Amino acid sequence: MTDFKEKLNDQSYKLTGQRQAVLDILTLHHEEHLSADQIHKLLEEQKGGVGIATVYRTLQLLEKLKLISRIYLDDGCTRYQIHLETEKHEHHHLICNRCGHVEDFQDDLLDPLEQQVFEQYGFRVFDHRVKFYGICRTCLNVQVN
Amino acid sequence: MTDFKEKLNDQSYKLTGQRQAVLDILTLHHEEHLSADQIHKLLEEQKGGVGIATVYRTLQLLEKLKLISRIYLDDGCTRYQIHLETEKHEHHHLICNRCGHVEDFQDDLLDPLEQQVFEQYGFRVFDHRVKFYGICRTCLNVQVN
DNA sequence: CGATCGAATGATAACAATTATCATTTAAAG
DNA sequence: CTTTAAATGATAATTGTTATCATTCGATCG
Ligand SMILES: [Mn+2]
Ligand SMILES: [Mn+2]
Ligand SMILES: [Zn+2]
Ligand SMILES: [Zn+2]
Repeated sequence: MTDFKEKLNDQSYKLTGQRQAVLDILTLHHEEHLSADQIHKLLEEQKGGVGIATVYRTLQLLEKLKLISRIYLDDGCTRYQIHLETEKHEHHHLICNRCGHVEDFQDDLLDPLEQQVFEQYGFRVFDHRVKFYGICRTCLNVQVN
Repeated sequence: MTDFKEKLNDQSYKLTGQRQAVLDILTLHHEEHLSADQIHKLLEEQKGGVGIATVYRTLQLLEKLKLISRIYLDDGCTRYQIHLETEKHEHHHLICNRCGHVEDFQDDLLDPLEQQVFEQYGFRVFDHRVKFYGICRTCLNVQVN
């Protein structure tokens, strides 16, 4: 029994072809940050496809199961990303203002700050989200040439 | 001549009552993070009010002038905040998962990290946005009692 | 001042993203 | 297999935002 099916069973959700298909697409394209519409279009290329309402419903479910999370990259649309098995914590993003490329960023860098926030603000931090804006490695190299 | 009028003049925008009213509301409510709709409703209580289209247009303009910025607090709606004169840099947010309260957070804490990101990822950081999730001081005290 | 003129506004239509509805289909359990 | 509640898909409804366009208004200049 697959890991996904187990997680669904735990909460008495059913494993459907559509749910698996959405998860598969997100896994396959884990480097991109797909919007609901992009996911829907990618699924249409497969046999049958999945209704747009089901895409949205499945994304809500996957988010509730903490298998994915949504991110806002300031381009005005909601995007989704899968949580890979390999990452212990939520990852963050390096956003290039030149080419628009978004690179994932495994942190742990901020963990020491959480203590500092507690001391300074009395706020107990459990989680954080960071976006860094700047110029990516590729664009920096182009500038040099 | 007001500071706002100057900034508008610089780019040959006109100072209108509506633009001033939107800016005033954002200044008055600078601790909250108002949505376009909330701003519109607050303005309706004043004489005349401001059309919703103008509210959106003004928010776009104020953002372009870097007098405000939009934030996403994961409640599915776009919110706006004014940049106070007193803050040198963009501020960040402490979001309480218990009571939903959002506290502003003046950082500089992350500045040392930007160098580290460059060394580790070759990405030159110019700006960053952080959200810390956790339990606020008030909710922590309640828990203790 | 008052005339002039392009910019700004408001009402509302259009659009895009998301959610709700409901008849039909299907996964899972017995 | 049957049964049954859950899930799906087509599509209507809703919501947030932008576009359109006739009307109004702020700033400039005599
Ligand atoms: Mn990512
Ligand atoms: Mn703020
Ligand atoms: Zn780049
Ligand atoms: Zn709280």
